[in-house]
Amino acid sequence: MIGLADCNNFYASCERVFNPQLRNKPLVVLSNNDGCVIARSNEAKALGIKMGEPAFKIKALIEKHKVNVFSTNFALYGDLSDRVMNTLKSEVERVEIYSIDEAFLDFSELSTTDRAVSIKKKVQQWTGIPISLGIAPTKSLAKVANHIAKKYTKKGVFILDDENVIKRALNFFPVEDLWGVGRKYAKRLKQSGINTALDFRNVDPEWLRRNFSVNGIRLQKELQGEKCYDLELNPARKKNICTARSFGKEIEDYKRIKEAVSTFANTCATKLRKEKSCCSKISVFLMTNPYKPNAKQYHPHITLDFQTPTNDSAEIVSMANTALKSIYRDDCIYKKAGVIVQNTTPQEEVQMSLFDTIDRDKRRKLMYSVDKINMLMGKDKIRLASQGFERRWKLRQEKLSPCYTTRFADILTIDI
DNA sequence: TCTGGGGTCCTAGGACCC
DNA sequence: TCTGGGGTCCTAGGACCC
Repeated sequence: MIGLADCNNFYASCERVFNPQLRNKPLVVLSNNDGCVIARSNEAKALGIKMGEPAFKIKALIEKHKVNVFSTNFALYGDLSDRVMNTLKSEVERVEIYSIDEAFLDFSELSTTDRAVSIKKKVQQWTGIPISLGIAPTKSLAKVANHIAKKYTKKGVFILDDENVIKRALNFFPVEDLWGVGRKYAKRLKQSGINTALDFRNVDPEWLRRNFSVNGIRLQKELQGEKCYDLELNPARKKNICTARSFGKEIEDYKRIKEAVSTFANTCATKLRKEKSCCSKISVFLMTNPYKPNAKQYHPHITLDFQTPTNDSAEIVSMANTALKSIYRDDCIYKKAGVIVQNTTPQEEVQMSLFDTIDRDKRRKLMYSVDKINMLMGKDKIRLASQGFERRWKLRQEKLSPCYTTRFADILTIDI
């Protein structure tokens, strides 16, 4: 049996942990630049605030109901996520961390409601984060069980183990809520009269393969109780790493774009070194504001190759700037830019080039020192000059909560 | 005024090899 | 009359996930 632990309204719950006044009150967390709603407390959901809704469109609603609004605080969410995962690991030997707020658990030994409830309680008590726990024979069914646990049970725990129970659950489970069925697939399924998860389970496999590729078949088998996705305990090395941002204010001049692209490229390089990977390709893209139909639209991108795979900041930033130069046009106003490094290989397996002129050993030591200092003193304390110093392109984050657990200055003081 | 960011997998088609 | 058979690699596009 496989368990799926899923944090309830995770980001919203994180904001509440150290600020109990927010309990039972509507609360939303906004995306970068305070753009869209990306997390909602149950009270906020009840007000009809939708996932992904732009903040400016619900301004009146927020004011009327005194909804508490927060900018994303990834330092806080990341740290609380680690705490939740570590607590789960203290109870279950094999844990697959699937996302910032979800983990698959090996429940093959003991899958009782009592055990599930006690794990849920422990996480709540140790971290302050409420979770739901679904248990079933496959990952896809565990997803269904978790859905049911969250929506329809008081305990927040649900086990799908009996064929009759599974059939009944799937019969009332909307097909669009299945794991792996997105908006497009849902539409096509419904047009063919497949409305529930049970319909999906019973559909002709050949038709399924034709229309929904091999993934459709896998999902169907998983719903029938046949495992197609195992617990993955060793996270795979990333194949692509992307750093992209919308700007707080639109940018017109080359210098600022260059500073932003340099910074994104440097972040990619830092992430690569953290993964102990090198990349052999880099893409840079720019975007004008698509919500301004009257403005000139331009969404260029370009990919360049490195002769020798690298994770050296100077090399990657320099290549990013070469790429930028070739796509930049000065008659456009830019809203977003990004850098993607691709084709990664483990850094110990890099194929050297005969004609390489860089002293890689020396550079590796330099990068090691830079990373170490930045870790101690704060991000980008040491940076390349092309990253600039003003950071005029930076994000808008007007409602940022304190980093209660990761910054000394933000630690709570409590009157007793 | 104002609309996020970071990933993966699968498939078809083109180019190429012997 | 008639024009092989068996592969790999790469890329773009489309779908999905959180």
